Amino acid sequence: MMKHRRPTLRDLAKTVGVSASTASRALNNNSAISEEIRKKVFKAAKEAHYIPNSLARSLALKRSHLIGLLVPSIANPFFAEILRGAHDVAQQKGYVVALCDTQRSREREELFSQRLLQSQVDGFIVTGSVMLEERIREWRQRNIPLVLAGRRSAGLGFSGVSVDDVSAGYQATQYLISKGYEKIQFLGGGPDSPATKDRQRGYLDALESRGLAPLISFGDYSMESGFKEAAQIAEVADRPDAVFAANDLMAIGLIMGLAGFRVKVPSDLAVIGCDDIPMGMLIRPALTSVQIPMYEIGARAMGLLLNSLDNGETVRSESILLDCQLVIRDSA
Amino acid sequence: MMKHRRPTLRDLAKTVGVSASTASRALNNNSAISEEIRKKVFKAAKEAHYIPNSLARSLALKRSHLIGLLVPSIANPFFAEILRGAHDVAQQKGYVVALCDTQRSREREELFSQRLLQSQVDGFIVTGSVMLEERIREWRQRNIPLVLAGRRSAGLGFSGVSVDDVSAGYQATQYLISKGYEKIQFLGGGPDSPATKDRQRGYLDALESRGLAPLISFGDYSMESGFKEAAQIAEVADRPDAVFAANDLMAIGLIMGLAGFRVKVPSDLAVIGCDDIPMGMLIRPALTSVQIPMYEIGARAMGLLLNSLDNGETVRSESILLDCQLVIRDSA
DNA sequence: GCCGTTTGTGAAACCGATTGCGTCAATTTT
DNA sequence: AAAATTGACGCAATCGGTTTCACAAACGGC
Repeated sequence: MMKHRRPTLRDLAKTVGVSASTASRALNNNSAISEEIRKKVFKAAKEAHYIPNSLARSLALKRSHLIGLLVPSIANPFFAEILRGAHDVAQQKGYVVALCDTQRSREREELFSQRLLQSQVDGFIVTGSVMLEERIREWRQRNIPLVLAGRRSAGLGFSGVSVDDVSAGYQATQYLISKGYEKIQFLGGGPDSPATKDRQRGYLDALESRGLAPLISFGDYSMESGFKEAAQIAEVADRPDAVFAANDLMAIGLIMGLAGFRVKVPSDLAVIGCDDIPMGMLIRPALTSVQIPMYEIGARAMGLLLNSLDNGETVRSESILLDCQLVIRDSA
Repeated sequence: MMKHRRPTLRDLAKTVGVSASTASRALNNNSAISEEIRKKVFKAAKEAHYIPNSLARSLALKRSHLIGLLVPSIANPFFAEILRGAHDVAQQKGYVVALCDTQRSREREELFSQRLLQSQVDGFIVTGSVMLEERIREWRQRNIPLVLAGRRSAGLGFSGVSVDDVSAGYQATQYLISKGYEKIQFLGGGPDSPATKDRQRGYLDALESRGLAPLISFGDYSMESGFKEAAQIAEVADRPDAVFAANDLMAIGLIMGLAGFRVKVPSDLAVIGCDDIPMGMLIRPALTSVQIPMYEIGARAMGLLLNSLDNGETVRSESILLDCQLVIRDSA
């Protein structure tokens, strides 16, 4: 029994009776070709289920139409939304996205980006990166098209789209202050995370403007870590009266944990999150949060990347700063 | 200013002073090469930041180490988990996954699979497929490595891993019956969806064994559609006393919608979902559901695919049927 | 009726890797 | 000491496309 081989361009050309170069031109509509031959080639292509080999094509064109996307966690709805935005734009422009979940590990981030580079991705989008600045600069030097999503890119020489995390932190904290809370705790998601740093900055700024004392602890962005934090908070004698969590997942975990300690939200303790993931609307009390336009981050980032790819040399790096907005519900 | 070009194998070979073939063999450790040269080649590779071009490699080897993954909706946590499982296994074996969100559209499923095929993916995983059997058989003929996840693959000639959806439906309905409910409605997620069909089958089987009358309606697997269904149910005079929704998202939407009509869950109306997504634990009342091992589905599917790829010709199709389990919480 | 375009096509080089085969020297066999 | 084996390496073909270049025929303008 014959091994099944997919038809190649040459096979096509032969059945039509022309040269491979002619067949290629016919399929790509880009050069002067007699209508008659074009028709014949297309017909033959349909009949033979011809599928052009993108690998070969990419090799010749030096363009793979593959975009690498690094996310810290697929399961996190926050990044899922970014992914969706990026994916939609990519597909629309004929690109395929290769996905890697780095699980917030610097090692994996290195390994996977290496692997994607081998796959000759045309460019990268890195979200919630934990990459070292040093490494980023090296990439800059090696001229690797990259856009940073959700991380301030200014000064790094790369394009990026991010939200104004400082403003997010400020808005959240300011709101709590305006509601009369005074012992406001910040629950970060890892001291090294750029997003946490900025939100913390905004938090501190807001506190400072009223001369309030900061109170800071850290989780790891997961629901579990919020859940655990509940124990810390509930058992402390001098309990804070409000918590601003650096993301919704932790805020939700916290609320759930608090329920176990009979601490009422928001009357005993107000909780405000950040991101505004859909889940926030479901939990009771419904989560007050700062809405981050996740889908748009992904879409814009991909747009930026694809544009810079098309414009070839003129890779002026461009930073987009998206605005965010407080969504008031019941938890604070 | 010189255009930056990434170093090729030939460049490497030249700097070391050997032929390209020798350099290739040195890097791949597969042939007899003097230790001295091997060292030199490796050193040169490091220094030049040499990154092998997988495109060229794949072209020669006829193996792209790319796996295509089709999901109906990235934003759906159900598929995000499958994706995660598949991704983890793939990465571990050195594969990269290319992702496509079909948004449950048959057209997109066709378009994207076509595109992935062009990218010369070594194989596919299709989750929650809406593909026509006819199309699937055609693929079978064309000898395209494919594994179906979350869809019964028996008889289609493809490997697949799925959960026993009939059993899921049966368990859920049986539980409701055992709690004394008698007017039990099934809320499906699109009459064409294979998963819905099976769960409905189980639902019917359970009802039949008690001689109860079926009551069936359809949404589209989204929270919104569950929300809308709430209106239908609340306004009907002869309201059912329990609903089994084909997935959690709809069940959650339903519960939220019901709240607006002052219908109490579970006392006025019991609700049971299917999938057991994390969100289900958060909503009040906490959602009773049938737990589907999503991560494992993804992981096993990828395992199956990669295995069949390695074993080359012996592509005996294999079907894995995973078990599922009722998780009782408060909504039913 | 001659020259300069334009149009349509094929041959061959190329993209960047891998690999079968052949060469040559060093080593082992008899 | 001649023959056979082995180890290390280079040449060239190959994977499946795209593209440059050359060439022929057709065409219009004078």
